[in-house]
Amino acid sequence: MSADVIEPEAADQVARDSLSERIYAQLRLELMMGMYEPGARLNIRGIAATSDISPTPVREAVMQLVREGALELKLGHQARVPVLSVREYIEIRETRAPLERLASELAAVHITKDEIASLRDLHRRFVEAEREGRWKDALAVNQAFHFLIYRCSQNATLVRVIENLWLLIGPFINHQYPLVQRAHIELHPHLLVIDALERQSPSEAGELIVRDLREGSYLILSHLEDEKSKKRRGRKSRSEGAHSLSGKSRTS
Amino acid sequence: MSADVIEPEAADQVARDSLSERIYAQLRLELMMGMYEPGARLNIRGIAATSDISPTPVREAVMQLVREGALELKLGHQARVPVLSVREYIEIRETRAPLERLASELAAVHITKDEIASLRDLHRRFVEAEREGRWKDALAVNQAFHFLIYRCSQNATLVRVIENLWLLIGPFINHQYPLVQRAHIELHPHLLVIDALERQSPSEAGELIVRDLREGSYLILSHLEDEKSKKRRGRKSRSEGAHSLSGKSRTS
DNA sequence: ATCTGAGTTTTGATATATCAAAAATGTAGA
DNA sequence: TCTACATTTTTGATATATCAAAACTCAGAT
Repeated sequence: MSADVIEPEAADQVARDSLSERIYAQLRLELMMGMYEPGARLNIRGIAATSDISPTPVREAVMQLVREGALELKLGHQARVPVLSVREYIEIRETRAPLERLASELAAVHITKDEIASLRDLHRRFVEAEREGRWKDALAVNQAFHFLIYRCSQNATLVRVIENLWLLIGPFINHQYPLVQRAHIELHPHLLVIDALERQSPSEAGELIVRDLREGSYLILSHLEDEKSKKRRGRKSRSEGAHSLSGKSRTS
Repeated sequence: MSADVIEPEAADQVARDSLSERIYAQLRLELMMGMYEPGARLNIRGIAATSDISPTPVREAVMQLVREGALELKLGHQARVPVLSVREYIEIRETRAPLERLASELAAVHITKDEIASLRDLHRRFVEAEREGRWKDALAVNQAFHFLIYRCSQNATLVRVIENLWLLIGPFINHQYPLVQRAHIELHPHLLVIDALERQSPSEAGELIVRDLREGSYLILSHLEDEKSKKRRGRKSRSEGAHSLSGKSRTS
């Protein structure tokens, strides 16, 4: 993982130094980064043990993620990463769309030269990562690209809401993305967005960002269709995957 | 409180019968209904005692609300109802706007005759409650009116996101609303919205709902301005208000 | 080989205990 | 009377204990 990518601010508001906050932030990041596959189950005691803390704050963090929809409770008990249906994925995308549009419109008004430069840099790194097949990095940098635009909107509520929607599709996207066949376009939607932002054209920026959203979505969905028909023939493995926490425990 | 108003579904996903869930739902409802004033502080042990349970699930519920922004932590500790600044209020409104628009557009496509009838009924009750000065009821029924439209969008994610934004302004609105001077309009925006929905005209419905949102917002904000200038003269009481939980404990 | 169910283990939910930080209180001095 | 500081009390954060529900195991039946 070579990215010094901008961190999602997201985890705000809550006591900065509490254990539950730490675990929450950690889990959130891991979900966004695709360290848990859809369907993966989370074990409160297990995470607590890995992090050398008691189950109480872990449970608190997990239940916050459940509340946000980033996790779900199987039979009202064990938490697991949701397996999004196509319908749910589209619902989230359609909810995101007008928010993305608004964010870009506002960003077009407030964005600075430095931020434009950052966007160009992030996009360059995105293309590079994708070309070299570093999918995780590509996704992370792509996320950083979009999150920077959100922040330029200077509407904290808007940023929060959109970031929470990203969280919902994080595991799903990370799971699908490496498999998607990308037509290597010469004129990437991102570049058009950056230009519109630079021209401070809200309507264009908004329109283009929505187009980017939909295009990415189509790639995912069409691939999903392929896979479904493949499965119709010989059904084989179930997507499971237990995944313990990343090994950065032994805190003390 | 005479309302048999539709309950916000919101509190989904989480274990239906857990204590923390119950407390969460209760607090959420109380916040929406204006039972806590902006600035009010929540005492975890106090709520636990009132509800005859231990502090653990209460803390969990409270921290979930903090995570959602419905509460905030004072100095990284005690939870309290946020006192929204005008800026924050507008941020939330502007984030809601495109979501409300989308919800109404989708509702215009999916809405049934029965739902139209329910909307008319809710609006009738809204006007009635307002005419009679039952502010809390008016707000509750107004909320039910809007929430029904959201549900007609048939996009669960969208419903959740908008309802969460309502939660953020709940205490603020309930605090301000009774004080606002309403010009009793003959042709209420709601009626225009209902007509547009009935004609299944997405663009009109979307436009009109946003207009309703903004009009309501202007009333609040202009009143806030008045109050501010009033305070500039003689500053007197601080908005505080401790408010214990509603007395429906003694569960067992 | 697969299914079923009793018994065991694991796990989540809640209560309680403990500790440190914050708030409240009270007292002495200005 | 008001302020500053020390003491007491309250409160939140976390760990631990406990219990019931769920998951798992494995022998026995089909």
